[in-house]
Amino acid sequence: MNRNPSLQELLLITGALADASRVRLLLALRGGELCVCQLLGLLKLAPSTVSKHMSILHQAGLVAASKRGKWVYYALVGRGASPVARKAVAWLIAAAAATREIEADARRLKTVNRTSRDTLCQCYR
Amino acid sequence: MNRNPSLQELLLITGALADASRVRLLLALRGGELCVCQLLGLLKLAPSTVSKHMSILHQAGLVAASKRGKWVYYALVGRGASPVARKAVAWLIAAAAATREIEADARRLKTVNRTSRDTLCQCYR
DNA sequence: ATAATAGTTCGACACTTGGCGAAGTATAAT
DNA sequence: ATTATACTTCGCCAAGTGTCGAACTATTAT
Repeated sequence: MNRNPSLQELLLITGALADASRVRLLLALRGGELCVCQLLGLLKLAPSTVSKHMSILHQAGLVAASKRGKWVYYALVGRGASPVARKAVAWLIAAAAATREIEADARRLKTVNRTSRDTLCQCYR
Repeated sequence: MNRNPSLQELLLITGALADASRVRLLLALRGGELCVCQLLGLLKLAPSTVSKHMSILHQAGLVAASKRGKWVYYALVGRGASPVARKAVAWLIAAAAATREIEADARRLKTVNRTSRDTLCQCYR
């Protein structure tokens, strides 16, 4: 199991990382899983756009998705996932964490996490 | 010096890695520097296309360029380059080296390296 | 000097991609 | 049952990207 990825699959990873919004979304998951409406609070994008981004990250094997009740939670992939994908995530986090944009996102995420999901997501759209 | 890259600069790296031709070109430099006409023998692309690809890899800080005489040599960046860039290269090589396409390229590169540059590049176009 | 070789730059073109809104699905609340 | 919330999928459009050929520069050979 867990055979080496093909070049195609690698390009799924690098392609997923080659967009500012997706990098910000990935980094936002550092502190643990988040649902889409929480991510929506961070990026000022349409729900459909964020959903598409998360789908691309998921297809690349970089994030895990789990639907629980009304919400879909995304998280960074953990043990059991492709080592290549996990190393890509590790590289990106190490490289991007100290950038101004990501630090600003982290500050904004603190506010998001302080707010309960119910009150947060009512202003969904 | 060598301050942390901005998100923009990081995207230069991930963007550079998000293309099959550029991944193949980068991996081709594992065994040492190569000139453009040698790379041309590997990929079946127009000279202008390969040149542009190498320019993108160079601007991302992933390869070094040095013009000597008639030829421009490209090589993987070494000590002194951005650690973030070097780690990206290391990740890519570890991840891609075992793929079928890159292994096939490596075989073809052996032939290229056996041929002297003079006889090789005369069939330039 | 002229011609040839090695690369790069530029403009054009097809294709892809990020973004949105509208419509659809699924779960929860009333 | 109906309504509302949380997403996803689809179709569209503007912007970006990979590719090429033609024209240009720089170095080497004749």
